Amino acid sequence: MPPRLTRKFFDRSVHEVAPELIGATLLFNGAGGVIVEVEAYHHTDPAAHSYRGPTPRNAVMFGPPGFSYVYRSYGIHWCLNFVCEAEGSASAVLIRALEPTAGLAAMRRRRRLPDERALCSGPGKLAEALGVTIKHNGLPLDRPPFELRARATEPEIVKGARIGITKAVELPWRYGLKGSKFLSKPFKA
DNA sequence: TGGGCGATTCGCT
DNA sequence: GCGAATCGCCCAC
Repeated sequence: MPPRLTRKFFDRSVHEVAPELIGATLLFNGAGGVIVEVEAYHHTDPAAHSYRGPTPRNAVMFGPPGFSYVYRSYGIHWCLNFVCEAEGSASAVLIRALEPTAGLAAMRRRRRLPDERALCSGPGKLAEALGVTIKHNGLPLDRPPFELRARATEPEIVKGARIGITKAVELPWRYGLKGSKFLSKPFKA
């Protein structure tokens, strides 16, 4: 079994960490799978929640790397991020999609959906499938309920523009596993 | 296959 | 008050 990712893994540039998360395994209370899609957000980036400085919501982003940042999206969904870089840099990786490999029954129950491809193919779906909510904001990523494993081999990675944002739309900071059927949306060829 | 839209909460202006 | 790092449903093509 590949080694667990330590908090030190996240103590690097978000642009280094984000593509390296593709192919890694994310489990939450034993449910989850292989990370196939992420996006990088840095606080010099107008699309980032940390862009305008610290607030109660984004406080975790300004703390040390290797912790979870969870926020509510569109008043309905929860989205899971991993804080990166040195303390205060306020950067994070949004986890957007998984290929489900563990805890399938629990995830299907939470999602109330039979289709495996729709279980974790988007940030809101993923959080619902794993049972992640605001209660899990600010938790260390190297301890339960999180279990993160490094990828065994280096996968083929595609990159492109991020999804669902209105600022800095051109920055190619979305990363995906090439050819995966579990992406939230295909990457433009 | 893809575009339009409503749902629903809350941080920030 | 506005609008958002989304999703699922409905409709047209």
